[in-house]
Amino acid sequence: MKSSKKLRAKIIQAAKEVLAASEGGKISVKAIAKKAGIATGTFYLYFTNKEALLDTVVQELYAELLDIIKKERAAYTSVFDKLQASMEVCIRIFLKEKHLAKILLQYFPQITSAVNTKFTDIENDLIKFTKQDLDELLALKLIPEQDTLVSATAFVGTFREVILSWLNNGEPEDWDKALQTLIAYNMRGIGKRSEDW
Amino acid sequence: MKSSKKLRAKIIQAAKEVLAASEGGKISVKAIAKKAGIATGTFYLYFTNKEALLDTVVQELYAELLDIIKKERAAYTSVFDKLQASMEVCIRIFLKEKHLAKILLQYFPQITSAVNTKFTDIENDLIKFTKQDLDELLALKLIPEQDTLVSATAFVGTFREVILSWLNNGEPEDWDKALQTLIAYNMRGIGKRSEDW
DNA sequence: CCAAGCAATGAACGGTAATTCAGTATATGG
DNA sequence: CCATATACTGAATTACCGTTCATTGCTTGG
Repeated sequence: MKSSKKLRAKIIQAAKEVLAASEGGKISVKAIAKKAGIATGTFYLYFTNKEALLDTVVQELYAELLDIIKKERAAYTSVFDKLQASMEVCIRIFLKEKHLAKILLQYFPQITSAVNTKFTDIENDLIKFTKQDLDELLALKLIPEQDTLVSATAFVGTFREVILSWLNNGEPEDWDKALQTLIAYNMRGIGKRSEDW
Repeated sequence: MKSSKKLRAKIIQAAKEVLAASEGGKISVKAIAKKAGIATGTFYLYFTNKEALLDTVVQELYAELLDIIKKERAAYTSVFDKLQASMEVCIRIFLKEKHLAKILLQYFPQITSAVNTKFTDIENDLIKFTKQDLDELLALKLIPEQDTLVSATAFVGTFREVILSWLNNGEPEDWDKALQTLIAYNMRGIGKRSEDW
């Protein structure tokens, strides 16, 4: 009982490592158990089944991500600045923690889409948060009339695609320019007037 | 031997249908064989394995898509118009042929990512084509200095995300506005000057 | 020091799905 | 009408995986 929490955490950590290493996000309970240094049966003393573990892993990773973003946003007051800060920290985190990016952006849609909808929920969450920002900007007439849900979806989509492409095809040579391009793309995309920035 | 080509085509067609119908892109050789009206063993007289079939299916679907886009683009001379035509026809096709969208955007990344990289290749293709357009526009100074590879990636990403979201969460109520928003997002994103359109 | 209780084990079970192959049907050409 | 080749069949084989559970090892309170 003393080691209960610790072992649980170890299993979660092992799962993250196995996931990050495995091609295509394939993952087996046996592999996780091996990585965690336990027997397969032991796994079921800590999780009711494989899906419960995967749920936990996404929840954790997602919570970490959201937490970082929220903290970063808190430092700014203008919605444009908040958005820009979200973008920058998002890229920074995903490229520093590549395993996180691979798991959240690439593997989990595959892993969870069949049974539960957790991942879709997460993407939808991010989109919803972005939409709130856009609605606020729209209300202030700082961006032109638009379907803010579509814009928010497009916004999130650029990150998914760009970060995944960096993960799969290597990062850009001119990193500064790439980052600037991506941010500018979305700022222009939502319709921020250039005299404002 | 007479029926060889025909039966092969029939199997491919059956696979498309099974894929389109199945939730989550799960697909079994047995199901394909049943749909095609053959025994499971017969399948292996026409394809070396399941993966070979799936490769063929993506290749075919992708070729169809590209073909449609190319034909549409041919009707215009301005690169902006070509881009816009690509966007419109892409959305139109994907929403008319939802099974195609589901297969290309949702299922295949899951199905094929383990072994081959065909799907990533396909996305890269689309990005490359878009990049060519952007390079042309950049050379003509019609868009501002930017990392065109990043922009092209972002461009493609907006479509993936938006179309998938429409497939999963339902289409927008105000369809016109949504379409207009998406196109405007990308036109502004790449930096098309508003006095030009 | 022992026994009861708890944690951990990993072989075994049940299920699913890809692939094979010995056998069957069908067509062909002499 | 037979012999041969070719196409097809689907049950059996193989492989893998999630989950269970009878057994084993370990700890601890009396």
